[in-house]
Amino acid sequence: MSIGTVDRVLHNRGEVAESTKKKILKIIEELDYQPNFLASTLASKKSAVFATLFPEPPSAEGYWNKPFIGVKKRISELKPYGIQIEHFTFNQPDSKSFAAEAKKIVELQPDGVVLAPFFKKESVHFIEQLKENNIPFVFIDSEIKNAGHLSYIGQNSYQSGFVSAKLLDLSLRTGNIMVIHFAKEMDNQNHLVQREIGFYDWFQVSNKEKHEIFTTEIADTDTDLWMEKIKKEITEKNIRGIFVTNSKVFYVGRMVEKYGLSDLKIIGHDLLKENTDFLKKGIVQFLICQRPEEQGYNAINKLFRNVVQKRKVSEENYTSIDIVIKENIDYYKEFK
Amino acid sequence: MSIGTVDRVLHNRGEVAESTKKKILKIIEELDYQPNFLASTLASKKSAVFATLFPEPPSAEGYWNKPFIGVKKRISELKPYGIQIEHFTFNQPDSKSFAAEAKKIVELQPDGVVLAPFFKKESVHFIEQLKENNIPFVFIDSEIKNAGHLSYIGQNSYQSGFVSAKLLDLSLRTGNIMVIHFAKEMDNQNHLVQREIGFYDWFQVSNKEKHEIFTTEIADTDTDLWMEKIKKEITEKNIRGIFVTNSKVFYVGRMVEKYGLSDLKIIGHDLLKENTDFLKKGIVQFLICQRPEEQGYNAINKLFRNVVQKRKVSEENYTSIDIVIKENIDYYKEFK
DNA sequence: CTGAAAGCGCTTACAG
DNA sequence: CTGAAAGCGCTTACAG
Repeated sequence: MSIGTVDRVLHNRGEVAESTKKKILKIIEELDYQPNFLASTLASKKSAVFATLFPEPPSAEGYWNKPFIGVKKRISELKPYGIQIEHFTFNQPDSKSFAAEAKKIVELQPDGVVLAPFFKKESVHFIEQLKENNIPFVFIDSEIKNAGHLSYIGQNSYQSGFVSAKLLDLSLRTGNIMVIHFAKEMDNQNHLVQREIGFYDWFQVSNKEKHEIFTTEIADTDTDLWMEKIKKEITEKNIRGIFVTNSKVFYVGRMVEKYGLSDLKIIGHDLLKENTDFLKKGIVQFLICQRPEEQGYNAINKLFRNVVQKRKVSEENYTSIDIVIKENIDYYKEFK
Repeated sequence: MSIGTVDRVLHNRGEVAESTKKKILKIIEELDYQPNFLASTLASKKSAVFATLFPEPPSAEGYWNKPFIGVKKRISELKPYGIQIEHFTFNQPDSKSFAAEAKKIVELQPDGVVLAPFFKKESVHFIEQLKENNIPFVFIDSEIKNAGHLSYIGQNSYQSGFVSAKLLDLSLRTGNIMVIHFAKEMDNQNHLVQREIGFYDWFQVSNKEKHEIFTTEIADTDTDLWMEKIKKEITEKNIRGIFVTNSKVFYVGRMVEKYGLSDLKIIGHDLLKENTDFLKKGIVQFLICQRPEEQGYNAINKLFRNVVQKRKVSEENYTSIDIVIKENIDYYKEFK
């Protein structure tokens, strides 16, 4: 039995007689042999290529820069392994651009993919092709169930709505509540809906009937027209609490400043610069945060461990639902 | 110029003529040479030994198991580097046992140390010796300022008290507040004091004078005698909120159950099993958490990056001040 | 189907 | 002070 033969059974490369294979397997077992992956990666000069498919952030302050910061961090740590990253982005409201970028990725034939499955139909089509090509993929941010993904990394959106409800109730003596979706194409943004359902359910379960809850969708924020409407509703409906289901709570902050509104308790998501500014000013009371940098970092790590190190990885990876207030914000900002 | 000579200047091992050294350095510069640490660690079969010095947890559920879980996690990930870990523990109230274990560590001459500097005087003496022997060390949990440590990993205790105050105030319409230290030898447990100061300061700064605050120290919990006393005070002083400065809030939970007290808002620290049970029952409202497993993990990682990989590491590493409630607890429990 | 050899990018004695 | 050689634990052609 030479070292070459052993290597062949170790990696199932065939060309080994069944009898010797058995013999070798037995010895491996007895010795509890653990391959040294330093030596392994050094010798096999093959380097993996990973592709990411995220929404294009509208600016350098946009949410979707954050997961990519984590991606780059892990890639740079993995430098000696020579892993390449190819980053693809699509226009957030445009499912065609998603499909177009997905196609490019299939053509590239990478060794692994991280994607935010924003558009259900297009995502399903994409991952069918990935599966045909035996390319493992990780979902980030939101999830398609039973899709054959290697892993999902993101928040449990329903539970996050639950948390928001609890916090708003805690802060509110009286008055009603408005839930605001700043979004187009709500059908596809399933996690916003999940947050809303969780929010309503908490009040249901807790049997707190002192607040009435209204939901509004705002698709167009190009002008300030929506502000007029919302402001009117706030007065008419005696709104004292506002829950914004995504990272756009800064719009509400701007409205509050514009009209000099007071006595509102406001809760939103994600530590965008403008959001944290409003938190520090005391205009926004709570931000729910999901550590997006960590999500990007972990997604790459999953691929690395699976593709390069051939290890098993866990499928569900819910990130924590962090409650951020003025008093603890400073310990959430930096990603190291 | 042979590869051996190049290696000598790369690692400052001397025995190189000044002129050739300069020449080599110049070429390294031009090529932007980056050593391949896979090859490096593979070839140099030296393995580091790290030592940890933590308090002995009273049981398998004790707080100090958690940092050690993180330590073991990182060590196991670093297995190919062959890093050894030697774990030392001292009895929490006994400074002599701390000193004795510290002495053992100095005799061991490890390549790096992680310690919880519980006893100021003994810790200072210990780190003097570490410095003499050129052994880098990382503080965990609490910190001695300007001690020449490689890094500190833990919470900003003052700020954490601030957060607790804010949350308790949010939950409390009326009534007074009791701060409880379950601790012996308070002088040495500086972070408990810091939390208390932060707690008081928040009420000061926020100018909320609706609650009066009382502080109590409970050194002896071997019997339930303290419960009588506290229960009496709660009634006499109209206490509606309780802040426990460390992980022992389960004692208060037990008291609440024993006497069937109600209408108390209680906040404590750390996700011990018994604490999270009380949180889920609704007896404790908030737990402030500091990700102790992550602290252990990161402490070893700092040593690894500095000692093995010879990289610079950042000195201050405040962990986040996590606000844990019934609704988000499930996403804080597992450490992966 | 099997084995011997070269090489991955470094480190470590050792001869000169 | 300098260079040539062996070796770390693996992978990868290639000869048989």
